[in-house]
Amino acid sequence: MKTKTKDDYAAQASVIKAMAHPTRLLILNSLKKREICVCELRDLVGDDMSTVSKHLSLLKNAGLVAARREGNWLHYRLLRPCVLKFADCVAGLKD
Amino acid sequence: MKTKTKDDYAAQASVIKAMAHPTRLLILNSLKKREICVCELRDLVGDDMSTVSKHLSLLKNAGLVAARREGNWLHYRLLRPCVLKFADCVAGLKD
DNA sequence: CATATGATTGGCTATTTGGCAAAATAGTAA
DNA sequence: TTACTATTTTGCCAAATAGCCAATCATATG
Repeated sequence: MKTKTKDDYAAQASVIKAMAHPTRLLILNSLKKREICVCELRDLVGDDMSTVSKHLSLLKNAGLVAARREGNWLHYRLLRPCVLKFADCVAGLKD
Repeated sequence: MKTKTKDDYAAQASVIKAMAHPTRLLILNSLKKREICVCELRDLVGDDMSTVSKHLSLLKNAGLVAARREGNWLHYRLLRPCVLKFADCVAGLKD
């Protein structure tokens, strides 16, 4: 295993940063089982749709989710389920 | 498994946010094998000691590290090695 | 006591972020 | 085309963040 460079850590941090928000964790968890359209995510989250859309594009840029269009609807799906394990590991810290 | 609440996600996000910085990832990784004093971490990181100290107190508040004093030196150690697995999972995303 | 060393805290500035609302875009349907 | 729906983008602003420097704290030693 080679030593990690500053760039490695920066890349890692940018992905982690994408997850570092309650709403985005909720979104990622909701996408665990099935793909969901933005309007349904808006209802789940309870924020303005534009806000949810911003969170989604942030997650998309991080490579964590992708979208599939079906008529007017964009269905988002989780690309990297492994990040939820990470999130669960963090959730277990309270012990 | 019960449904996660907003508070659950907020707590989780605050820990993840603590990790979401290149310098802090470097620090956490450096502490994987052994405890390290602040002055050595400063050399590893290359930033001002006050900056490193702030990163450390942030990690401490998140419950990820703890310090042990030995004379003038404060030795930090990793409390939650599991978070590094998470970080490695994220690092593997580039495939 | 004074001084030196390691570490933290406070102050400051520049940058980033999250949220809403309005405007713009993409697709559907008449 | 027009109208309608779903989504994204832009603009704006308040709040949080990162970094350095200076000041302060904590401990050790003369």
